[in-house]
Amino acid sequence: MASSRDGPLPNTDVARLLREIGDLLELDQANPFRIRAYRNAARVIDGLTEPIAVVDANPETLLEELPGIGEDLAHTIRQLAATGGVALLTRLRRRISPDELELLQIRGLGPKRIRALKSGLGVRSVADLRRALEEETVRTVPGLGARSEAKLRAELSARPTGPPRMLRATAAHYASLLADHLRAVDGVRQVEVAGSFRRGRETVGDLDLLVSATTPAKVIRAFTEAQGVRELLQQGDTGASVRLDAGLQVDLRVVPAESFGAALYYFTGSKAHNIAIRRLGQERGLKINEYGVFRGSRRIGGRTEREVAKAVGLPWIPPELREDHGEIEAARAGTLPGLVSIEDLRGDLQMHTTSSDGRDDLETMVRAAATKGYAYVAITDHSPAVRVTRGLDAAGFRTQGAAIDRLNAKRGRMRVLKSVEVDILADGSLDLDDRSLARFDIVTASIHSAFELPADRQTRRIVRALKHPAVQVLAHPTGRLIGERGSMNANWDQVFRAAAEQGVWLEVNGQPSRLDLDDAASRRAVSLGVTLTIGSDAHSAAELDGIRWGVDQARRGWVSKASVANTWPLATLLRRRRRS
DNA sequence: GCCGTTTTCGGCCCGACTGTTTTCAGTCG
Repeated sequence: MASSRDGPLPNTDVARLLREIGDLLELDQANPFRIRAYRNAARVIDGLTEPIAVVDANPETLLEELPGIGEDLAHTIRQLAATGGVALLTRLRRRISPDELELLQIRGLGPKRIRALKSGLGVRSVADLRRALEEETVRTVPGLGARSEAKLRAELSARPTGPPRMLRATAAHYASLLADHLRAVDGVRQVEVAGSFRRGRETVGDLDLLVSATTPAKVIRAFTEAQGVRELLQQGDTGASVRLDAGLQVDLRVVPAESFGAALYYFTGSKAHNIAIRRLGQERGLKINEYGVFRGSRRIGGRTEREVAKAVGLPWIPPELREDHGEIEAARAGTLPGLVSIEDLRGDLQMHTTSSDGRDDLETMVRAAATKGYAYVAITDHSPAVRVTRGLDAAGFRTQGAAIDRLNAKRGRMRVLKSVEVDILADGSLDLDDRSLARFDIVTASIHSAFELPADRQTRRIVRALKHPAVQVLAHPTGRLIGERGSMNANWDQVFRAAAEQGVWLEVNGQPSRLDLDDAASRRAVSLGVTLTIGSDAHSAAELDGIRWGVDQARRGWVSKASVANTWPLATLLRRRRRS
């Protein structure tokens, strides 16, 4: 991983190496708190909105000043950022192979059992484990038996390539089916989907359902017997876990109403946020668990999340912020952002019609958008260069423009903006001539090719496009597709600064597999003075609602209403364009 | 490894479930 490179390692890579050290230390059965310290540091680094070197250059924000980072970790982080390696990591990698790390990903295997398998059977990789399972020798290892062997076998056959994370929008479908199913059960009072789903993470590893009910047994039975349940993983008096046919694991927990808020807080996470909250409780002589807030044995709160927060002297913190990325400090200081919400949106600035790769025609899209109560929408069909989308040429856009004029003449309430998603070519020039571009109300530009350019060329390409006077929005700026393609290599700080300087707005694309900019990039961009837009990028009328996935991602990025151009009234939007 | 209205050592969030154990360890969230 650490190879010859120029410039410091990006924060995400430093965080990854810190996590690797944590995992290796765990396999090495190091002090659990030492392990936690490395993982905590990884999270803190992930939460930084500026490159490590920038933070560290400011005497006020030296690494040592960050929560949970002391002298040792600060040195380690500096060295990792500068060189991509550190002696501890090298030493650990020599002792423990990457294959062994993979074993840690298997559910049911922790450091103790991995060590037992290694010393007892010589298991040093997933492949070794498969062999041992076939030979039925796992049961001979002390502490493991035939049941454990069977569970491991099921675990490996169910997920041959490791635990998949499912797109949040896909998981939402199963979540709402199950939640509705449970709401219909006798004695059920409240049902919430908690976990990373509630925090708005772009992908989820499992679903956490929380129910308050008078008769847990009934709820648990209804859950384990629900349609689409493939396998019962575990079951107790207060909950159960199942795997769905779709492969998704779902955990159910049933609590009494007086514990619902505490349980919701607890099962929403993140784990790091909860630990921080519990520590605050501890400082006040309180014990906080999923059943409530306790002083001694006396319950002093827990019916609502607000009661939990109040017990530790904090206002309620939106779930999207609960990552221990500074939200607790902000809550304490009274500086939590007022997050943008779906109700704030007055328009949608990115959607397609049958004129390019959309599945519904202009009239259908406009009619559907009008039912959302929008004051304006922009129709952004593709330009010709994106071949697969059958983009429009200059003449095609003129025809479409005339059709939009006719629609605007008919409909008084919602303004349809003439727009385009014009392709940015490999050299940073645009796929339509300047005269054509000048005719649009608003021009969105984006990249659909040459994702693999070296960082410096990619940066120059994007910045050149941003400097084109016609360009108002840069759509899905990094080009990532979740689980398929990473962000383009570019100097994103430089891109964000150029966008801020030029007055170009950066999109948070609502497509469930894009969500681009993502949460961290949105936060960073806004901190550098960038204005965002949130767009559905709908390719059908039904997909217009997908804008909410973009809103949730922006909320995770601490984005407030004022930073999102399509929360503004139409007049403001038009006035704040670059060339108005 | 971090940290201090338990300050430089001795703590570090808290509980559920499973399996193998004869009283609890390991794992997970």
